[in-house]
Amino acid sequence: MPRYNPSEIEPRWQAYWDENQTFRTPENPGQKKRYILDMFPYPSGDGLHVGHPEGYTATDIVARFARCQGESVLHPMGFDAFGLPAEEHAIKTGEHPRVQTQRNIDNFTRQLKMLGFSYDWDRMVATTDEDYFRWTQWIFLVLYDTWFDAETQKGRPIAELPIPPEIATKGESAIGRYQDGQRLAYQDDALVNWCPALGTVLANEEVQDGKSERGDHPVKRIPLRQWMLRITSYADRLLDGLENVDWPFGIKKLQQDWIGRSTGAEVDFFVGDEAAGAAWAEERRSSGFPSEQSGQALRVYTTRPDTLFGATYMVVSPEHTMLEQLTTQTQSEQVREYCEKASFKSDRERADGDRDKTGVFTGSHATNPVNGQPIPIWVADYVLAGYGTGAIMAVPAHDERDFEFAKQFGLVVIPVVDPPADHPQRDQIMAGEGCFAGQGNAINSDAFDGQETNAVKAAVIGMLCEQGVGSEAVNYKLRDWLFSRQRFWGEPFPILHEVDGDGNLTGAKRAVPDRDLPVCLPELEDFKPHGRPEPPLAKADDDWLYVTLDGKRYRRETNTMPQWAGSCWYYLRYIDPKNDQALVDPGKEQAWMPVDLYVGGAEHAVLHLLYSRFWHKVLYDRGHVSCPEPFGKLVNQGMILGGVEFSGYLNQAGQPVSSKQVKRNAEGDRIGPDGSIVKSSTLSEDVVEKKGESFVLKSDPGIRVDSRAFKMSKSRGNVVNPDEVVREYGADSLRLYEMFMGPLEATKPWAMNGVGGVRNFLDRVWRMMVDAKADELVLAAALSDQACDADQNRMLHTTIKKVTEDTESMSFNTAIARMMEFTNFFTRADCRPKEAMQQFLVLLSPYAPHIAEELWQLLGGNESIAKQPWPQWEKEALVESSIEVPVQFNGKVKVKIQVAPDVSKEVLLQTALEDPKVLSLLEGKTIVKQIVVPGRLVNLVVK
RNA sequence: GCCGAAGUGGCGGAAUUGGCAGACGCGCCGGAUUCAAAAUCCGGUGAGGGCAACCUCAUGUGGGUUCAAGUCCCACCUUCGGUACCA
Repeated sequence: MPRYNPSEIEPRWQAYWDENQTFRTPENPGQKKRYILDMFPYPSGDGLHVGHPEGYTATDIVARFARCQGESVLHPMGFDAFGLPAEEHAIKTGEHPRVQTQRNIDNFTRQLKMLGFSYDWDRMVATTDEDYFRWTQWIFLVLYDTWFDAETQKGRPIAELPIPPEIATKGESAIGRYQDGQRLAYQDDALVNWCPALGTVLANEEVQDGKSERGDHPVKRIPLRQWMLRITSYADRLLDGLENVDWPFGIKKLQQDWIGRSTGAEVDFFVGDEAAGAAWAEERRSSGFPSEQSGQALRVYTTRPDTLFGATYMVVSPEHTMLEQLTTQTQSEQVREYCEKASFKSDRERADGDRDKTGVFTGSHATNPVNGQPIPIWVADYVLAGYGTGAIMAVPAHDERDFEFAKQFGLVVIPVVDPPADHPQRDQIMAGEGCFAGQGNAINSDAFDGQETNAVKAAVIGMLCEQGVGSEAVNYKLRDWLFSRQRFWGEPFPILHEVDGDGNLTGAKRAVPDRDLPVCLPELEDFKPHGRPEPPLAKADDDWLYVTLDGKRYRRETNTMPQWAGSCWYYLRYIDPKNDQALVDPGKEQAWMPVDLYVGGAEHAVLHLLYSRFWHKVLYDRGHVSCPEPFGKLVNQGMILGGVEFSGYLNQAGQPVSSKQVKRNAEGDRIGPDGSIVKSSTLSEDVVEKKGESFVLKSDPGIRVDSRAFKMSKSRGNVVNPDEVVREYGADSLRLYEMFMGPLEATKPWAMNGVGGVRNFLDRVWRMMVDAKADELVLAAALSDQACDADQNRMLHTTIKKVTEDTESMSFNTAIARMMEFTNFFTRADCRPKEAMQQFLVLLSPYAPHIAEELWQLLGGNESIAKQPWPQWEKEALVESSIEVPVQFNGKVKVKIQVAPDVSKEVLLQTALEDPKVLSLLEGKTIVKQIVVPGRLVNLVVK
């Protein structure tokens, strides 16, 4: 029986494409190029998730569409294969991570090929390949060799870094240290999660509530020498670059907020002896504002210098370097205790929790530079060490956090900004009993009284500058990127640390020479932790660990790079994946970059996309790439949720409780109206019905039930496996369904019925061309060599137009709807011109490539349909002989009239007014106004 | 709290510059075919009213602009996603 059988057709065409290298990328693009990129997956042991093919199908459609239009297409795929799970697996089983990774890559490759994606598999890369990470290491060395010239806002070779004379005179090693302090890749002490019980350093994701996720052991935060990347230098460049890319507004906003640029002022508050205050101020007036803060002053950053008159106290973070100096004897015990408690809290704990503010008085005071008032200095963990100067001036009247803190500890509140007259809490605020963070006119601010916020800001900064106690300043939320991990399964750093005769580190470093790249991972006996707070690579044999170069002995860096490293630049390697002389050939890079379309999940909105933009800009500054931004157009696919679930609630007695009455108590448990905890239970679709706004039990309409789709997860058991969908419906159906579900960007629930629906469509397409009743595979009798009649021609050409436009704009769901209409129309026709069928198959081929190839061949095509030119629509064919135009009375449609499509305004109105129905409706009424939109409608306003 | 996205039939979703709300699909109902079923084909399907032609009401809620609002403006509600003391 010649029925549509995807399980037979699909593997056959996949093999054909493989053998014929149908989707091989031209080495250099022709007239028009399109680089279409997917975010490559982490090859997890679970295999492909239905979320993967969503974005992959979208890009595949665009790629196949562009090829048919004669463009040169680069559409590659690879694997982001370093990562924690493979290492966990290795620790447990002793199997090398490489083995498991390879197995997973093979499985992913099989699944991706099963879906018929038109990737150029010859260009596949995996970040774990030695000839890939050789270049990851090479780029790291570019970062290591670069400093950021703030003046030109450009990264430059470290050799070009001007050395200040006072450093130059101190000799080689001083110069080396100075350079190290300026490199984009540098070392610093940072806190890591050390778990003594497990004997290993943990990633942040592996720590929950201060305990290890595995085994629930306590985790301590200890400082360790770490590699950092100076991404903050590029903050302005990363911000400005966003203006020139075609990205969703939301993602740009997210990146902007992440970078978090703010402008304000740095201000020094005198903290020395009262007696020395006048001399200090005098000295500052002549010397000006120093770039580094000195011991006699506490420096703060503020975005509201205009509120300086309202600064009634100061706060330093528990980690502030001046804290000890500021703490008086009587307070020292309290302060010490407070800081110790704070140090046990993780970043997350400090942020979460009840948010009740805590803090301790240091015992000392500072002098407010604008009015000479002494104000107390506190220490509190609501001030972060890593932002600004790690200290603030507190203006409780105009900052929510300061206000809360002041209330709690009974500190003075002085309003210095008068809110707008219509502000509901103006009286409270003016009385110092409320907080107002907006703008207004200054009060209680001496000479500045009455001036508007922005004017006061500028004036105060001017005054501070003059006195040498303040200066304009810019700050960013963005922090430097902590780039090292204490892990085995990552790229080793190509860095050598010099050791002296006794085997101790001298502090000097050097890059591994280019010719010695890649630095491969050492062979280890096993992957178990060695029990020291050091990376696992420290377990390696001395053969690997120690290197002699130019007569000096070195120890290798034992940290590895984070998973982000490999994904920062993979889009460049696809362009020239086998090049062993350079990461990419400059000519090819120039020809293919930038990426024209980049599709992936929104979870990478900040980190991955920011990191790779940063690397790209460094490579750009150093002349290794030709464009300033890597990704021209970005699209975020929406999440695919599991099927809709209905859930009802049962009380202790097993009685159903309406979801309307279910609330959450303080512990987060669901409770019924009587306050007792209720249990949620999943209901099948046929015991519920819609009533009004919500769903209720059929058996008891008084009981409301919740209906919702959830994120797919193993624990919920709602994960859909692509292998099963392909087995049951075929890859073309899966592709088509994922595109038909709704707009690509939307979050959508899965419904297996819907897959059946698109499969039904493909069955109809099959029967439109194949005789389903014959024993052999023969064309349907209705197929004919005749030309289309006018109606058929119009159907064909409107379909070509719609599918072309919708595919270009990535409105895949409506393109598919139109192809369904085409199929419904021609299935009904007794005569189906082959010409129309062939053109239709080309339209269908990007969406459902296997069935399109099969039917194309059956209709006599002898080359892959992927090589066919995209059909063109003819304007003349779209024209209809007559159209229906509604005639409205007072905006409501009452009558419909038939007119020629190109009818003029006058004729349209006249036709409408002559229509017998219109005439009868007009009886006894007068037309007040008439609106005529040619080809659209007639609206008569009558009385 | 803040930021972002979104609320349209039983469900997923369509709807050019404001111009016939509900394309297409699922589900459901009816019919044809069949000994019967599956499959297929044809028709119907927002709600309420009427024998009917038709009428009334409908795009989260309440206002507004307009000849005309799902679409524009104002206020609010709900859901989802992100984020969290950044001075």
